[in-house]
Parts: sequence; structure tokens; C-alpha cells
Amino acid sequence: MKSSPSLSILLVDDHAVVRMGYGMLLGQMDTIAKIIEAENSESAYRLYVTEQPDLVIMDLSLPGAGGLATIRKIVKRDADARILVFSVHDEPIYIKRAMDSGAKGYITKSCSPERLLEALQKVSENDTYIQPELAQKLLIQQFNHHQTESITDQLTAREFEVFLLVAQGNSTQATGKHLHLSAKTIANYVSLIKNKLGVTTDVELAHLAYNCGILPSSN
Amino acid sequence: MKSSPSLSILLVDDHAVVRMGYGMLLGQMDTIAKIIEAENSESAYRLYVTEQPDLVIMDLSLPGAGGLATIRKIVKRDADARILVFSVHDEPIYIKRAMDSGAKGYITKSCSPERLLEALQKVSENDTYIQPELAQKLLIQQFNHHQTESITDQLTAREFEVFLLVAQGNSTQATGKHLHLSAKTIANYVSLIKNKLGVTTDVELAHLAYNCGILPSSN
DNA sequence: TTTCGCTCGGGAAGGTTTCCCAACATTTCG
DNA sequence: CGAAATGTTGGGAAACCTTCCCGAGCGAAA
Repeated sequence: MKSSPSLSILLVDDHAVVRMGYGMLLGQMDTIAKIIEAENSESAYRLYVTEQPDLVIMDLSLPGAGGLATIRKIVKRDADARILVFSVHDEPIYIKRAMDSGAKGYITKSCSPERLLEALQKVSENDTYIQPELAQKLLIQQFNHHQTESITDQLTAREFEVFLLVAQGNSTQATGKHLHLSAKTIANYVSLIKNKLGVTTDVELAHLAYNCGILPSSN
Repeated sequence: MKSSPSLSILLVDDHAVVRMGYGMLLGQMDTIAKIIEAENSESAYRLYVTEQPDLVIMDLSLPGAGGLATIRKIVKRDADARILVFSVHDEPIYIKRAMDSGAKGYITKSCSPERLLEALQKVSENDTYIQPELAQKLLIQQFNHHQTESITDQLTAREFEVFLLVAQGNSTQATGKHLHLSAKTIANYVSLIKNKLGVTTDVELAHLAYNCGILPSSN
């Protein structure tokens, strides 16, 4: 373990307690000079610009613009930004999106403090780090296809129609009837779509639809 | 602020970093004698019994039996248990169910350390505490629609847990693993739940969850 | 015109859901 | 108290659905 010159770190998480936990962990490292905290997208970006931290540790579920958008915004300004994502989500799609947005590392909140420091070390040295359990999941998927634009871009017109109907709650049969196709064809499409979007259950399709504003939510 | 005799606290959260954050916060209070940590339902209950803490601080999303079930189990053994729920969820339904299960307080992870200490104080004195912003939401909902109740009150505690996990996008297997039940049991539950709620697809369950404010719409 | 990607669906294997049932625990109530 | 109702867990069997692999048609680029 080489001791780098002292680092400044921007810590982005909307949970005060998590920031504290981090503070505690990082406080006992002697390579860290300064910890800057942000609790939403806007202040995260502002502080990145004004403070120029060496490393960013960021939660994905942020109030405001959201974590991914913040990553993109930071990377757009500084292509060399070192961002370690620290999320509750362990689904491949989140990792894929985060990395594609420009993050250099991804770990989950349930991982051990040691692993967290390991990730931090890697990212600060400009290496990439993905939590091993997650990396495996991701890799398996990446052999099937490599993409990650918006849903509309990834899917063909027909696939998108099927996606919409399924995300609205239609069964395979109902969707087939609606599109004058056999249920078999729909089932095939749905498998394909789930594969493309990196999810495994139908419900996750609905979530994607909600989160992209394709389906409106009433609350 | 009166200084109570020194308290022992059982801290239940599956994220190591959150436990650290708590440790840091509580460590600087002189009224606290001892912090016991648990990262799942089983050890939480076991430690409650063996250590007899004065206060329990608990996350709701626990691997194993789940937070609500753990609260119920503890309260059943000790009707006087002082449990403060500390959750990421700010949807009224979560608060309602937690309080109904026997919690004495409810705050979210995004609230300030000061508020957290305030809640801790209240609960340790056997008062009830609900984060003000949430209390308001809860009240408003109680005036508006009892729709949420009609939907979720049709389900038993266990059914509701299964419903939540499935609505969040978990597969039958994943849900089973999460609750330490066989996939078969989950499949049976899901059929039952769909029947009770009058829907036919899993995606419709997710829609119900969204429309009741049980699932938040992100971005 | 050859190649490519999209659309559509068959087949087989394997997995999931449904519905029915049983055991056991807990709660309720006369 | 003891009977009845309800809740929790899962087995069994049949029906059903998904996945993956394949091929055929079709229209648009190259």
C-alpha cells in the first residue's frame, strides 16, 4: 500500500448517518486530508467545481437530479473525475448505468468497511473497481450485448410496443391479442427485452417504465 | 435535558456504514453506556433477549424475517420494548405498519443527527416520536383516501411482506431467500395475494404499490 | 445482390403458477 | 376450556409460461 499524497474527498449522500459512518471510517486514514459533504445533486456539482476534490463517493438515490445525472454532469466537466458509487442496489442494470455514466467504481452499502477502503484506494489510483460479487453478474450480461442508452434507443419499435403493454400490466396473452400476435411471439419478445434491459422480472420492466417517465405515477 | 442513567442500545441495520455512523453519533453522548450491533433479524432478536437493551434502533429492510416481523417478535416478548424505527422509507404506509407492529418512534435516514437524538431521547423516556414531516403526511392521508388501507388491510402481515418484495421487482426465488422461505411458499402467497387484490399479473401488483404510495416514483 | 437487422413463430426443456390439500400455531369466542 | 376460525408454511399434480435455439420472410442499406 503506497501512501499517496493526502486526498480530499467529496462525500455525496442524502443520509446524514451514512455520511457520519463514512467520516468515521475515513477519519482513521492518514492519507485523507479533507472531507467535503453534499446531500443533493446540486450542491454535489457545485462543490465539485469549487473544491476540486480528488475523489467523489456518491450514493445513486439523490434528491434532485438523481445520482446518474450528477455523475454525467461532473464527468462532462472533468473527464478525469474519480467517482466511486456507493449504492444500496445490487442489480446489474444499476452498475451498468453508473459505469456508463462515467463512474470508476461501484460498491454496495452492505459491503464491509475493508472492501470499501479497498475500492477507495483503487479508484483514487485511477483504477476501476467493482465489487467482486457484482462484477460477475455484470460480466455474464455483457457477453450477451453491450449497450446502455435510453430504453427507447435500445429497443426496436416492436419491442418497445411490447415493453409498454407489459409494463402496463398486460399478460402475455392480452398483449398478443392487442397486437394481433401469438402469445408465443410476445413471450419471445419479453425474454429478449428483459435481456436487453438487464432485468429478470416483469415487475422490473414496470419499474424502468416508471423511472423513465414512460409510465406516470399518481403520487 | 435531563441526564438519564446510562443506556444500552441495540442497533439493528444491515449496512455496516450506517452502524458506524450511529456509533459515531452515539459515542459522543455521555448517557450511553453500551452499543450492541446486529445485522439481521435473527441476531437482533437473540441479542435483545440476551442483552436486554434499554432501547432498540432498527432499520426496516432487514435480511431474514424482515423488520416488521422482528418488531412484533420483540414486542411480544417484552410489551414494554422501546423501539425506534430508522428507515429510508418516508411513505405513510410504512410508518403506519411500523407503529402498528409496536414501534415507539419512526424517523427516516435523511433526517438530521439532532432530530435523531431528539427521537432517541423521546423513545428512551417511553414517549412516542414521529418525524414531524412524516406525521403530517400520515394525517393528510388519513383524511384523503382510506384506499391504501383497503388495499393493504386485506393482506396479512406476511402477505404484505411478500407483496412488497414482489412489487419491488424481486423474483419468487429472491423473495424466498430474503424471507428464508421456500420459493414454493412464495409462489403460493403470490397467487393468494393476486387473488385477494383482484389482479392477474405481477406487474399489476407493482402498479398497486405505486398508486398507494407504497413504492415511491423516483427521479 | 448480398448482407443485415427486424418481425414472427415453432419446438423442447425446464421453470413457474395455480389450485387443492395438510399440518401446525395462534387467536377468538361462546 | 374447547371449538372454530385464521394465519403460516410447504407438498403434489397439472396447466401454463419462459427461455433458448432455430428458420423463414421481408425490407433497407452497402
